[in-house]
Amino acid sequence: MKLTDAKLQFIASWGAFGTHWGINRTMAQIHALLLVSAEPLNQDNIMEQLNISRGNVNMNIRELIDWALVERVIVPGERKEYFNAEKDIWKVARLIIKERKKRELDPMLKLLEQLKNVDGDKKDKQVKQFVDTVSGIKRFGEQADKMLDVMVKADENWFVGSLMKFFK
Amino acid sequence: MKLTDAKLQFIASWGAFGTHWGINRTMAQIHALLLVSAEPLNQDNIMEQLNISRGNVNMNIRELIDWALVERVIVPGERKEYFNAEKDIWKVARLIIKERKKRELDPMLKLLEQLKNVDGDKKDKQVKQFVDTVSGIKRFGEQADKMLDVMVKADENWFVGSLMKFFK
DNA sequence: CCATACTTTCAATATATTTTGAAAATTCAG
DNA sequence: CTGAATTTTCAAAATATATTGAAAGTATGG
Repeated sequence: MKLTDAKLQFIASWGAFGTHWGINRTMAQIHALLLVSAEPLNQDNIMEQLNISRGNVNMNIRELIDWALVERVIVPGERKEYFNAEKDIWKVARLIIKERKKRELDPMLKLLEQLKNVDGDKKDKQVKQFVDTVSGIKRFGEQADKMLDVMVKADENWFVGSLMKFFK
Repeated sequence: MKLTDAKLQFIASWGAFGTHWGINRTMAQIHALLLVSAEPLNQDNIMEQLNISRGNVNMNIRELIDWALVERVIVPGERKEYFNAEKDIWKVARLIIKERKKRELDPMLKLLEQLKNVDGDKKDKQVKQFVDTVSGIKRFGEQADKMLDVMVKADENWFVGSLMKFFK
């Protein structure tokens, strides 16, 4: 397969993949494009390669920068801004875990903690089921939280070396 | 907080949570409702508690059954079908991992394997970057795949006992 | 059987999300 | 400063996704 086609297919798949993970298709596509580009790109490059509008590029690039997946690059002698994606996939994974943990898991755990204290007799079947479910999810979430924390702090060598040996 | 309000809040949050994970809001809400219900519910129960149409309940319940998160229950002497959610949250997590792995990770790995074989000189900067990125993602995906496989097969005791000790 | 209770389907509709593009704001070389 | 290049914003339009509800399909007690 030719490089150009391979790139296009990678971008399309990464975009579709992203939509299953709460990430907007275009944001994932821009990310994919930058991941496979050897050089930083500017807004116009991205616009033409993905056939999307300037505003769209701008908004989604900002989002990628928020997530720290992409950085602005100054090219000497150039007026335009260029963008470069973090290429170390382990770092990418850690950045995503960190961000989603903060945005989703942490608030959920906070809420579950409150919901555990629902009024009513714990002997009541309905109350019991509610408390049991909520507590169960909370315990699970806390384990996941711990595990993800370790991952976020770990580096690839530690991770592959120790954890993956553990996982045979 | 009163049980009724607590339930509503749990359902709303679980629904919002689901949307970040590629699951449709209503499907997640129905799941949440069934998770905190001590008894199986029928379509009419769900319709009135969530204020949604019969067709909507029907479609999303089917989806939940596809994922094996919910099962049909026959209540003796009743004509209607009842639905019951798997309450063991570890089992729930394993079912979700299994399904998403099959639907998303496995196809992605297959594609990456193909894309690695792009034409062109590996000395070319563009080609090299593409192959490096794709290979890196593939290696990462394979590690994740192995790890998730172990999780899917594991039971809670093994998981908490061994893995979580590992994660301090 | 068949009348009725119940479930499923799906085209039409409503809602939510994404994208556009032109105007406003900003930056910077001269 | 000035004005051209560049970036940012955001209301309107386009697109995608979810929901409804009535009609068609199915199952069951009598």
